[in-house]
Amino acid sequence: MSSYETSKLLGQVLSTDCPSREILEHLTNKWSVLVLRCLSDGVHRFSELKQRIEGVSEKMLAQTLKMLEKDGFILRTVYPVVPPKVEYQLTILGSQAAEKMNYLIQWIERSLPEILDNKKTGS
Amino acid sequence: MSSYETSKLLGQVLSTDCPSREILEHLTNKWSVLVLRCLSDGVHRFSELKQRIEGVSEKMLAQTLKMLEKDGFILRTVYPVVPPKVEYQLTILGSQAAEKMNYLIQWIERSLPEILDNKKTGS
DNA sequence: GAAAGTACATACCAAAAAGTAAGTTAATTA
DNA sequence: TAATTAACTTACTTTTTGGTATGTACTTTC
Repeated sequence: MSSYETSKLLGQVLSTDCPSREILEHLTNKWSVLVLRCLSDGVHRFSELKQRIEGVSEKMLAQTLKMLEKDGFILRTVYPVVPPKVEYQLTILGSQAAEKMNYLIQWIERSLPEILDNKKTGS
Repeated sequence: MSSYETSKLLGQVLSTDCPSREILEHLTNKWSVLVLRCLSDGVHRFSELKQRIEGVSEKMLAQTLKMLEKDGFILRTVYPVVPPKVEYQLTILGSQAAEKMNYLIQWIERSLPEILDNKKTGS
């Protein structure tokens, strides 16, 4: 409480004990970012996500999806068929978060040439 | 090249070999996010950053700053005094990136009550 | 001449993350 | 009846990350 008073402009993510920091970490997680990006396009099955997100392992994908579902950013729909069919989509909160992340991603993709130009060469 | 053709709308971050993915990872890195957030307020010294970013170790802070400097997002200014004085600030590119990240952070902070409400209880 | 102050670098070790490969389930199909 | 398929799960190993603690540099202050 007192730390918030002295640095209101800084927000709460800078404090370890604020839950917003954990949420931020979950959303900016390496694979979460790409899952959110992918699901911005609409509903996807597990295997589709695995295909589209190059380099992700089944283990990591399952783990990431489970985390995002727990956080309420993803909705998981299981169809009682064999072989199994499971669909993933963003919740309202999830699409709001994904929207913000996509601003960053789009900026990176558009600015990539300039970014690479300004990068220092590793000597 | 061919993979871009079939999924232009998805952008390039989903492909492992596109440099945008590495940039994205650097920017969404746990400590990078908080450093960018902090430097959005203006110029800061190493010790100030360490203080404001709760929980960061000197090692991690130095490492993160070095990476962001290499990427061209941060400008490092050394003053030839004793004891040493070093100032960090965002470059143009850095402040553009930070701006996007701040959209996400602000959304999280504002939506936190709703987010926590929608979180599933760990059983 | 010893201590303090700042911004690191470095080395060592513990912990966490992530990759790989194999196993599971259950109905449908060959 | 054996194979196939999708969505995982699990066990095991390797890699990466991160913490701690100490070292360094060089002036000014005590």
